[in-house]
Amino acid sequence: MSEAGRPWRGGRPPTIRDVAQLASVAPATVSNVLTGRRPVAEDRKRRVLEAVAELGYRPNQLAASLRRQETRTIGIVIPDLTNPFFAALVHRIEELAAESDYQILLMSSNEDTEQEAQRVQVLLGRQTDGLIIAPARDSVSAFAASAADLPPTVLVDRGFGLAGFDTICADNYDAAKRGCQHLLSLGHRDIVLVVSDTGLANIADRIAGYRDALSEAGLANRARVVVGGFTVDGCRGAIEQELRRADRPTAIFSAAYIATLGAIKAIRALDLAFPDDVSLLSFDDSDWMTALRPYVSAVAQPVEEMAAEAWRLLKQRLTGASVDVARVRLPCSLHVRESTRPPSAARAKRRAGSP
Amino acid sequence: MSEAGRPWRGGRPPTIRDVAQLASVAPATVSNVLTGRRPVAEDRKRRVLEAVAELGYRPNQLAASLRRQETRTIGIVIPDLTNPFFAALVHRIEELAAESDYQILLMSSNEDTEQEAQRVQVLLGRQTDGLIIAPARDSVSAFAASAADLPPTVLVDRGFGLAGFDTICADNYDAAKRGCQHLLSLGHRDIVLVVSDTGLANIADRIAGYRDALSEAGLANRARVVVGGFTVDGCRGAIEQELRRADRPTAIFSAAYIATLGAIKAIRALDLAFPDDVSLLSFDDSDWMTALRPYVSAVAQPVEEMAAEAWRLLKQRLTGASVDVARVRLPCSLHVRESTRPPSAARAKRRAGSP
DNA sequence: CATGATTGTTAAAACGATTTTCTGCACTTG
DNA sequence: CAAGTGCAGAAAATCGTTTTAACAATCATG
Repeated sequence: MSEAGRPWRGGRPPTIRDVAQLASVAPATVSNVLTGRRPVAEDRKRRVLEAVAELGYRPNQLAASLRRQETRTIGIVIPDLTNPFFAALVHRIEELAAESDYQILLMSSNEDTEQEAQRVQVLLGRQTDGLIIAPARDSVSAFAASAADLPPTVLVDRGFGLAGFDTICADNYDAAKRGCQHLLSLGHRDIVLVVSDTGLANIADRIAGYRDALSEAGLANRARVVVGGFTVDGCRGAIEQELRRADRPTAIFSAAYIATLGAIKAIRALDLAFPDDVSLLSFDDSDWMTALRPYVSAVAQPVEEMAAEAWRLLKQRLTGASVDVARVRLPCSLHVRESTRPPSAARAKRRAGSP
Repeated sequence: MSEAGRPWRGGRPPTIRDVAQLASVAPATVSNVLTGRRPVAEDRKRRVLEAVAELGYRPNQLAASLRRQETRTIGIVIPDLTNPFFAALVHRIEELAAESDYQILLMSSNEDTEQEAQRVQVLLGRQTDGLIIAPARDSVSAFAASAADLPPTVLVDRGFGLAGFDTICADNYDAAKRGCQHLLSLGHRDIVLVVSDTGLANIADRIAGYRDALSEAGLANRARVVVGGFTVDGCRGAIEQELRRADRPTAIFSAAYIATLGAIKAIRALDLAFPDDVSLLSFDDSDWMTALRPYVSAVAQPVEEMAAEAWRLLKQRLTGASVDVARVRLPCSLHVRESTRPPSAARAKRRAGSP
């Protein structure tokens, strides 16, 4: 009943042999018609195409991949899809890959190196032609014995500069530095930087940019970095603690999406307001930044460009070009909005009020 | 150079024959050791495992899949990964699938039926064992001639009740109704519903719930539904237009994530505030709802449960159980926060002010 | 007109696993 | 002791393509 209209014998999908038989040609001819690798006479070509249409034949890519030694599949491993940054990254890569007839196998490492390694192994078994990884940690050993064990692989966001890999990241150092300088130029002297974790190179870069900006302003000793972990509540707690201190910072620079969310919640929980009580600068932009009541100033990572570059580099290697290992650092943009203001007035106002 | 340590001949990965040869057994024996389908004597088993370790052998899943007629891959097609709802859905499904050793091929339809159909065809060619689709439209014909052409497939979020498919959705009707009743109970009489599109069943359900709530309150003629499209700016524009009217609504019920963002931006653009000038109720919850200055009241879809149910149903079919077609409607939860308040005071206040 | 090049076609050999079938051996059992 | 019963191992078939190699037929060329 359920397969009316499809004249399949035995209910199984038609194979190239079925098509060949119906069109009275050899399987190889069907293949040649469909792939166009070798010329086929007009009348036979027509017969084949008719048979294909009649049977509803669809080539089994598994078999084709096995024979061709190419799957046109790339594996993507990211730490967390619920992070909009990674969602946007994957979205764009998928889009670009599809344009070139590549599909993606998506896996999450959940910020865990063991899961990451395991997922990469799975992808290797699946014969993916290439890999795009946003590593959970900055060492290769986490997911492979060495670069030589992997198909063409590009690393995004983290693991910048790892030997043997094309790597791409936002210019975290410069972005953090400029962000911090922006705050300094407004007159802030007590700027706390909130990060999720200190073990990652991209975050380390942000910390470095922040510190250098302070140093260059002669305020090296004022640097204060707070670690909040990978959860909103963790960040919120850490920030609340900072905000409760007597020498409360006049500005918060949240160096990650999660941290920004935590910061906003912390500020609100203590019944404070930005930019009146504290200025707030976010690393990672989103639609919400211009939806919140005072617009949130933010450093925007060039997600689209990172995705585009990742795909470009990977495709280059997939098509065999033996190019040098690439290290691409893409510039971020600073969007000054309303959440960053000079501290003085607010500070004075606050001092007169609650503890 | 690059393959030091790996004694592969010719630089190509070792096959089961290589392992068999090194262990002096037949390929079948290696397979039996690795899959455990048939018993193998202890000493041989040890020899095989040693050979596997020495060569760094990793079975080629392509070949295995071809022979087994099972890929342990499921295809997921969603309209838009940058929508946090879908990102969360995919994230959870991936997690669950991985636990059962299934991988996912992810594709975006970009809310376009043509792309959707094309992607589904690709997935069919790839021999995915199952499909999870959040259809761009509510008709099957959009992505397949009929359900019979597809492997086990479950539809999520949209296309509820389509013949031949397991379908899952949030109880959109009930949720919208309850949301609207909440607003009514606060005293609102001019409630505008903002939707992205009217052509989708899930949205139609929300509209119906909204209308019925109004009807039951004897306010059928006060229903006002605004269509904003799939972009934030589209929704914002549509809402701004509503807010500029003389008989401006006292409450906005944004029936989608995008619409909520648009609503907040629109309210802000006109220099209004919620809940003072208009109450705001959002369909779709997110961390941001409790980060915004007045917390945003929201109807939360049970994303995790939808993902879990989708996977449960699919897996059931994958393991052969021939069960009846399931239609699962999962309850939403209403989170009353600060953005919904009685209208009277605000209304009066506003009337005295600007036009 | 014989020879060589070209063209289109197909049979057969891959691709790398799993599964089926067959074989030889040890062990029961009547 | 002959016949039946497991059992473990290996050879061979299989999955559905693509590619190689062999082959015929057509056409040009000296």
